[in-house]
Amino acid sequence: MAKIKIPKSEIADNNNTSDGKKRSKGRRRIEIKRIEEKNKRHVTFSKRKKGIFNKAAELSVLSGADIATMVVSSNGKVFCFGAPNYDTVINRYLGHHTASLAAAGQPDHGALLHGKTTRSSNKQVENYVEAMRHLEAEKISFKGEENNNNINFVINNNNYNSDYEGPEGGCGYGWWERPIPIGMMSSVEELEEYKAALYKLKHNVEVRTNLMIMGSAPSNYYSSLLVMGD
Amino acid sequence: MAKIKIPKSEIADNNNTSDGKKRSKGRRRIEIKRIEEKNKRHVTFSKRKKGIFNKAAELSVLSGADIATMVVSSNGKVFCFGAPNYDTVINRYLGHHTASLAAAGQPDHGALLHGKTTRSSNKQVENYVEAMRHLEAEKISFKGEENNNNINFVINNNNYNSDYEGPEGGCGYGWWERPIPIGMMSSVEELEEYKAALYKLKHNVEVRTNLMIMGSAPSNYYSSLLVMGD
DNA sequence: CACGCCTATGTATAGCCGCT
DNA sequence: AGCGGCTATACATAGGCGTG
Repeated sequence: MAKIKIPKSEIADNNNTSDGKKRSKGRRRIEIKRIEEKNKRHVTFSKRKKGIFNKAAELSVLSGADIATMVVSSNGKVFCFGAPNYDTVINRYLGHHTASLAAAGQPDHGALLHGKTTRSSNKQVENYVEAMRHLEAEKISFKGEENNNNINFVINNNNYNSDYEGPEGGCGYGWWERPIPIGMMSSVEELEEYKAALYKLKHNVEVRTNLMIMGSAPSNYYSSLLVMGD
Repeated sequence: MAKIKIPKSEIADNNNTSDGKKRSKGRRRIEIKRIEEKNKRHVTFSKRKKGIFNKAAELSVLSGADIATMVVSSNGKVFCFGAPNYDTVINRYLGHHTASLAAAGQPDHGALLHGKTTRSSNKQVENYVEAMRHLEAEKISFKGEENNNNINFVINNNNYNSDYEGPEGGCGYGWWERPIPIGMMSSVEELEEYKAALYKLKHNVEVRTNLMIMGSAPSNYYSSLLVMGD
C-alpha cells in the first residue's frame, strides 16, 4: 500500500465552507517548490529557519553531537547556528552589503553586527531547544540585553528551572579539537571555491554571543549556544 | 495562559494499561537532555539527523536559500548536507579514523568515502525533500548505485513525477559566488581554531555526490543535492 | 547493533490577524 | 515589510518489533 498521505485539505476541497465563509485555519499542506509570493516566502524562510536551528540544538543535546548550520537567504544574508559551543558557530552578516560589514571584520563581538543589523535579533533566538520552548511557554520575554542591534545575550548559566542534571554532557570541546590528526594537505587547488566561501566565513566569524538557556533546558551543556543573523 | 503543553503521556501515566499490557505505541514525549542509553541515542541521532537534512532541503527549495549543515556525531563522524548545489556541501568522513581517511583526501569522488564507509549510505538519503517522501510513499526502494561503500548516487535530473514546474528556482550559483566582495582580510589570528576546523573541512571536502530526487520534487532545482556520511 | 517498518502522538507551521 | 500570536492540521518521530 503506497501509504500516500492524503491530507485533509485534499480529501475534500474545503477551505471554504459551503456558505462561502473562508475559514482556512490551521496548517495547510504546501508543495515543496519555490514560493513565488515574496512575502509568504520570507515568512516561511524565517519560521523554518528557526525550526531548523531548534532541531539542530535538540539533536546536539540529545545525541551529544556537534552541529553547525549555515543558511544564506536568497538575499545573501547569512545565518549561522552552532551547538553546543559557540565556537562552533561561524556567523556573519555578510548580507548583500558586504562592503560595510565585511570590511568591519574586526574580531570583536560588537563589530560583527553593528552597522548592518536589521533589528534586534533577540527575538529570533527566543526559542531554541526545549528551554526556549519552556521560556516561551512561561511567557518569559527573555531579552537579556535589550540592545537592539546587539546579539550578545551572553547570559550566565543559571539554572532557571533545573530538571536537567548531567552537566558534563560529555561534550566540552569542539569537534575540531577531537583526536583527528587531520591530514589537511590535500589538493587544495580544486577547492578554490569552497576556500573562498569558508574562508570568508572563517574570517568574518567571531561572535561570542552566548544564548541563555534560561529554561529547564541543559543550561550547562548549552552554556554557549550561539545564534546570529537577521 | 502559560500555554504549557501537557502531552497525553503526562496527563495520565499510562503506557501500561491497567491490565499490565505494555502498549506504549505512538510517539512519546522526551526530555531534551542527553540520551544516556547508547543505542537509543544513536537511533535518535540518525532519525533526527535525517529530519534536519530534510528540513534543510525543503527550506532551500521553498525560500530559494542556500544551506549547509554539518553534524558531527559524538563518535566523530562527520555528516554534511548542502543545498541546492552540491558545491555547497562540504563533506567528509573524518571519523575518528582520520588517519586513513583524512590522508586519502583526494579530490575525487570515490576517494572521499572509500576505506571507511561504515556501510551503504544510500538508505540514509532515501528521503530528502518532498521528493524523497514521495519516493518512499511509492515504495521506490531507490538505490541508484547499490554499491555499499559508495555515496555517489549521481542520478540524472529526470522528472519522475513532475508536479513541479519552475526549474529555474532562481538559485543557480552558490552563495559564495554572489555579489559579495568579501573583505576577507580581517584579523585571522584570533580565529585559529575555526581556521583549523573549517580548513580541515574545506580540504577534506570534495564530494560530488548528487542526490537523485527521483520523486516529483524539484529534480531540476535540486539537480545536485548532496548528502554523505554514515 | 543498525535499519526498515508501524503507530500513536508530540511538534512544527501554513494561513491569518494585529501590532509596530 | 517583519514579527508575535492563534488555530487546526500536516509532519516528524519515540517506542516497539522483526530482520540481516
